[in-house]
Order: sequence, then C-alpha cells, then structure tokens
Amino acid sequence: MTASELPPLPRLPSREEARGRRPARKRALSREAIAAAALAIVDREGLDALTMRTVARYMGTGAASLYAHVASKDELLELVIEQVIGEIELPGEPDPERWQEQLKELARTIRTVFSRHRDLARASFARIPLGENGLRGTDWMIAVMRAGGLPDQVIAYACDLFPLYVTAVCYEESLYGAETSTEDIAQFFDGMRHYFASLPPDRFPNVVSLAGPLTAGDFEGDDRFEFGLDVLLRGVAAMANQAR
Amino acid sequence: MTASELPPLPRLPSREEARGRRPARKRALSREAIAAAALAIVDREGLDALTMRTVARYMGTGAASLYAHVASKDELLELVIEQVIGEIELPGEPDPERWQEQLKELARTIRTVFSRHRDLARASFARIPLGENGLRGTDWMIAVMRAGGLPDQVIAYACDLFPLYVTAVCYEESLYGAETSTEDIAQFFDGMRHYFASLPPDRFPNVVSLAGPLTAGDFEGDDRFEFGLDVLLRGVAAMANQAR
DNA sequence: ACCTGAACACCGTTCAAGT
DNA sequence: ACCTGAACACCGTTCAAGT
Repeated sequence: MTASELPPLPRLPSREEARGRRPARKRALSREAIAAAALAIVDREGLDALTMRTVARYMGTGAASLYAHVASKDELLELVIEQVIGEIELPGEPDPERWQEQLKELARTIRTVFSRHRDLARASFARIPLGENGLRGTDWMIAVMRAGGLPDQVIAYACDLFPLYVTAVCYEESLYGAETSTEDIAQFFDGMRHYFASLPPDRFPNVVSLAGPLTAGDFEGDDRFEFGLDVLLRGVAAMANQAR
Repeated sequence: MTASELPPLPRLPSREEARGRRPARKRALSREAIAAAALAIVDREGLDALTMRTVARYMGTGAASLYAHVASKDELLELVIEQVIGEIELPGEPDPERWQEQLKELARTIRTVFSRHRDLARASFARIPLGENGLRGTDWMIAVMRAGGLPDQVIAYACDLFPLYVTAVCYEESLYGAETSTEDIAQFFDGMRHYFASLPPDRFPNVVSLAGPLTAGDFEGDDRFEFGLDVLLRGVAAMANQAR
C-alpha cells in the first residue's frame, strides 16, 4: 500500500512552489488514520460535511493539527480517493474472447464502489489516478484491450475515455443523494416527462414527441449506464483494425 | 429569451419547500443584470471568484440585496449557464447524409463556447439543461439523429450521453486554468510520460510500455477530444438497426 | 415594496506560542 | 519535533431595521 517505491508524481507547478515550501514530514500511520476518518465522514454525511474541522473533531483535535500530516484538504481528498480506488476489484485474467465484457465488468464495479461512498465521485472526477491503485487498474485495462487486439493509441485514449464516462455517470448519480428516496427520483422523472410533453410543440416538436424515451430508464435499473457502455465498446471495437 | 411561456420546471423536492418559502418577486431586468455581472466575473477571474459578495460589489451593493432577485447562488449559476448555452450556435438544417458530422460540429461548438468562459464548465456539469436554450439544442440533436434513422430510445439516451461527454471534457480541460501556460501543460505531460516510463516494469508492464501513447495528444490539438467523438458516433451508429 | 448593515454559522489555512 | 488556540480572510444566507 505504500507509494514509497514509485517515482515522484508529476504535477502542474503551484504558486507556493516559488517560495520554497517544504512538504511537512509525515508519519504514515497518522496519514492513514486521517484518511480513514475523512472517509468515515463522507460515508456518513456526504462530501459537503467533509471539512478539516469535522475531520479534526472526529479525531479529537483541532483542524490545525492535521496540517502536520497532510499538506491541504486537496491532498486529503486525494488520499481518500486512492483508498476507495483500492476497493475496486479487477475482473479475472484478460481473456481475448471476452475483452469487451470484461471491460464492462470493471466499469460496473467502479460504479458500485463509488455508490458505496455517497457523493465522493464528485471529488474524484477530473483527477488522473496516478497512485498505486489507479495504476493497477490502468495496467489491467491496457492488458485487456491488448488481448482484444486494439492499436496502441486507441488503447491509450480509451484508458482515459472509459474512466471519464464511468466517473461522470457516478458524479451525476451522486446528485440524487442518499436523502433522496427512490420515489422522489421517480417523481422527478415523471415531472420531467410531463414538462417535456407540455412544451410548445411548434418550438420543440422533437422534445415533445420524445418525452417518453427521454425520461425512460428507471434509475433503479442500469439502462442508461449500460447504454453508454455499449456505445463506448462498440465504438472502440470499430477501431480495432484501423490506423489512428 | 423569456421563459414565461414554458411550463414550470420539474424539481427534486427541497428542504425549504416544507416551510412554505415563496420565491421572491423578481424584476427581469435585474436578474439579467446580475447574471451579466456574474458572467463577467467568471470570465475575468474564474469560477472561484464568483461570490455573492463579488457580484454585489461589482454592482455597487451588498450581497444581501441580490436575494431580492435571485433565490440562491445556485439559481444565479443556473442563469449564467443558461445564458452561455445560448451562445451555442447550432449547425445548419439536419442533413441525413451528414448527421454524424453535424453532431460532431455541435460538440465542437459547445467545447469552444465553454472554453471562452474559463472554468464555468465545472458548474455546468451534471445539470440537466431544461431552459429555452438547452431545449433548443436537445430538439436539434433529436432532429439530426432522426435524420440519421436511429431508433427513438437510442436517440433519447444519446441526448444525455453526448452532452455528458462534451461537458466532462470541458470540465477536465478547465482545470488547466487560464493561468497555466501551454508550456506548463506540455511539461506536465512530459513529466507524466517520464513517470509512467520509470514505474517498476514488473508491476506495471503495460503502463510502462504504453507511456508514450498514454501521454500523447497535444493539448493544443484536439486528438483526445476527437477520439471520444469518433467512438461515440461509431457506437451510436452501430445501433441504427437494432432493437434496444 | 425594495434595499441593506450587521450578524450567524460556517470555511481553509497560518502562525506564534506552548510542550 | 510535534501540537494547538486564536486569528485571518473569507463564505452563503438571514433578518431586523431602514427608506
């Protein structure tokens, strides 16, 4: 679990860089404890409740004490996300016969894992996972797509595109928070259908006539999510024998 | 531009609903002025600088005064986003011969428009555009895909999927903020390639060997973005003659 | 009816002072 | 060397009091 063997992470230059700020010495144990506390708070009360102060209170200290082990709230989030990515179990050995299905399996697992942690996906989105666990996943994806016989550049771009899609969906879905009941969501979709259906047909003829399908896909099921996976895999598969 | 002719928007129930809060009477002119000020601040200093206080200062009042015209900061953001969506010019009449290219054109335009407004995409992501301008775009997309002969449910899901992809990319790209120079980005990608290349090959063999392609796609050009568009369109096109 | 100063209940982060 | 109380410079939103 230690990142000590990995080379230092590449970063965009930050403003503080100039005035020679040294990263504080940190004890591995405490970093993990802080990350665990942070995740517990997210799981219990959601991302908005995650505050340097709430984490500190959870651990019986003041917020300032955390900065001895963690450089910023952003670094703390990175820690929490890396840990959650670690929960993702990869499907089995890459199988040339089933590479598409295996990629879908991974996507479904990622979605499941994030759904266990409230709206953490919101913080995870748009972060390149360069830690151990993220790399493990990327390495596996490459292996699977190589088994599928895809060209290198297609594989490389797809390694961005798949997680982008999955985490974007997770982000969206996390907005129907834990406090929003299934009925509330159903009613919201119902309301949206009625809204679309009652729009002026001269101005939005297609939206009006497609009100039903636009608001279909029960959010209990996975129709929308599976549709996106299908599209991505068919699209990528179509690039199997092609220079790009 | 007025939404007065549209039916009321469907919403998820909010906590305040219970205690019977009335939406304040608002003067259309001031709402627009506030939205214009907000957009000006975003354009000049970025989304983080957009604050009820900065908007108020910009207009020569206190923050509290804004609440006579706008229910919350979130509503203000919605206003700003609707206005920016209005900047998106739709490609011409749907053409059955060119429907795929036309959809790509729209995607490129959306990306261009958002790139004009700093990191506003961050706020726009995961919002369903139910206003005039968003509906206009959705109606057009449906028309184009109908010209392409796609099944209704495929069209409906694709109306979610395309904007999801485009805004997700915009979100990501907005993280390389205006203050990050092209060289900084190039160096970051360089650093990432070296990072991948210097990982332990026994643990991450595929990442190591694919370090080049993984970090390819100059961010000046649009390779990555175009790859995603290609995948989406090939995938959706593959569903043309299929029950779903 | 509209506007607003002041306040409330928060933030992330810093830093001098303690142990 | 590590920890922390207090402070700094902010937030979104409310509300009593003004006009």
